Amino acid sequence: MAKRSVRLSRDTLIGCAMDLADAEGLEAVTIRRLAQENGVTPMAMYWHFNDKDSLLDAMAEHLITSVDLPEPTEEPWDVQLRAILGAILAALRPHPPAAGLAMRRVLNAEPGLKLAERVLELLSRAGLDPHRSANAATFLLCSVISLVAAEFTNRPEPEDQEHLVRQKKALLEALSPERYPRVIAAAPDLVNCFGQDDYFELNLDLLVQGVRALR
Amino acid sequence: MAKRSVRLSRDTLIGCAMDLADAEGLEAVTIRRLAQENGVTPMAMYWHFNDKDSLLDAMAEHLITSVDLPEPTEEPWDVQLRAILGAILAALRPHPPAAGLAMRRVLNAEPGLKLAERVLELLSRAGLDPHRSANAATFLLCSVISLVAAEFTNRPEPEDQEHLVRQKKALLEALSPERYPRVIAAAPDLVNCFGQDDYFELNLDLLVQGVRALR
DNA sequence: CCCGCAACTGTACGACGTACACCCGGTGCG
DNA sequence: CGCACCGGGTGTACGTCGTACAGTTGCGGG
Repeated sequence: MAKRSVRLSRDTLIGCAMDLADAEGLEAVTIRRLAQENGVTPMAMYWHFNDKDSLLDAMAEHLITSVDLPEPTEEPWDVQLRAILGAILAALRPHPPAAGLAMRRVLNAEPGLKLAERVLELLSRAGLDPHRSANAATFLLCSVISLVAAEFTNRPEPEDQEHLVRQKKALLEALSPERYPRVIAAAPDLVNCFGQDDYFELNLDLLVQGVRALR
Repeated sequence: MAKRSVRLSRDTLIGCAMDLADAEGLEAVTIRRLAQENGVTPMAMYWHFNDKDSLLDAMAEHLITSVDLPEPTEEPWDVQLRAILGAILAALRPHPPAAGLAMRRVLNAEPGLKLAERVLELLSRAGLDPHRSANAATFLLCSVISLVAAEFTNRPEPEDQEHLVRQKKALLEALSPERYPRVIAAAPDLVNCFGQDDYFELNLDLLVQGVRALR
């Protein structure tokens, strides 16, 4: 579509790939498609990225870099932890299809390392020994990511998204009411909660409070 | 490899697909490969499954069906919730590469609905209103799944798994120690914690305690 | 015996990642 | 001023994937 402005740069390609993912899902991010979108041969991509996986790496790094990590303060550890998790969430939410890319790759680049260091420090301040801190930190990061990424791995085309949601909700509500009363009552929330503000708020609280309860 | 015994059945195919995923990762589960593994033409698969996605659906359903959901007891809600999450974990752990399939598909079949109903009921007993119950239930299921699935989305060949782990750990330990002291100290745990018993135990506790703290 | 249908085959198409060979045009150096 | 270099891009080709469409088997019941 978009013709080549003058020269391709790695960063514009990454941005283009993110837009593609946001608009049509991660499966639309393709070497060929990315090339076509920039009016260029597929093989041209290999000048900027070693292979497709390193394109995905770059997207993940872009995502992690966009986390606006709050500076350390004198507030208690749980407030700060909550703020960090919130910052990660805020960075990922605009890009649900790409969010999952960040999972395996947090520790690949400097911003992710800084992030991990901060989380580990806060967990240690919360009273967790190093081993448990590491485990909990890993899990916290994974959880926040999956908060955003869930249900968007392999999303359908954006327009029948709403249609499918409606359909699934109807399907749930057609269940035998004596067997699954709560599922039926909760159908709208179960189907629709992804992407809602209070879904994120509630579960970030859950995580932070869970850490506190570990002692 | 394995020749056709006499006739193919949907269930044996699903089992074969799970074995394939366990042995070589989810990306090895291919219509063509599954056919070849059973000494048959790729197109033969389309008699048993509408398309690849419905094969994945079937694998997810198989996984969820294998959860040995404990019967309701008179124990307090948190004990029971913990038991249920543990049961899900136990069912998923033998199949890390396929675990992620269960995310979007829990509510597709009867066993998953039963599971959701039980969780919702326990959360309500914990004092959460229906809306928060639905949100928390969704998140709890996603989290348990991502406990297992994390780091195994797109795993490499099984033999250099260990090699990569070693490499990554070395890479982490080579960082500037004044900047990332905790990351470096935790390097073995950060890289290696996936699949460890205490990683799962700790984080299930975190989740259940987190729910309790929501009031 | 043979007919029907469940189960499987054969061939083909378009999309994907990517190896390998080639080439163009601007920049720096003699 | 000319030319060689090389960063960035082209063209072609291969093997793999999912799967559409049409044909073929063989077994069980009339």
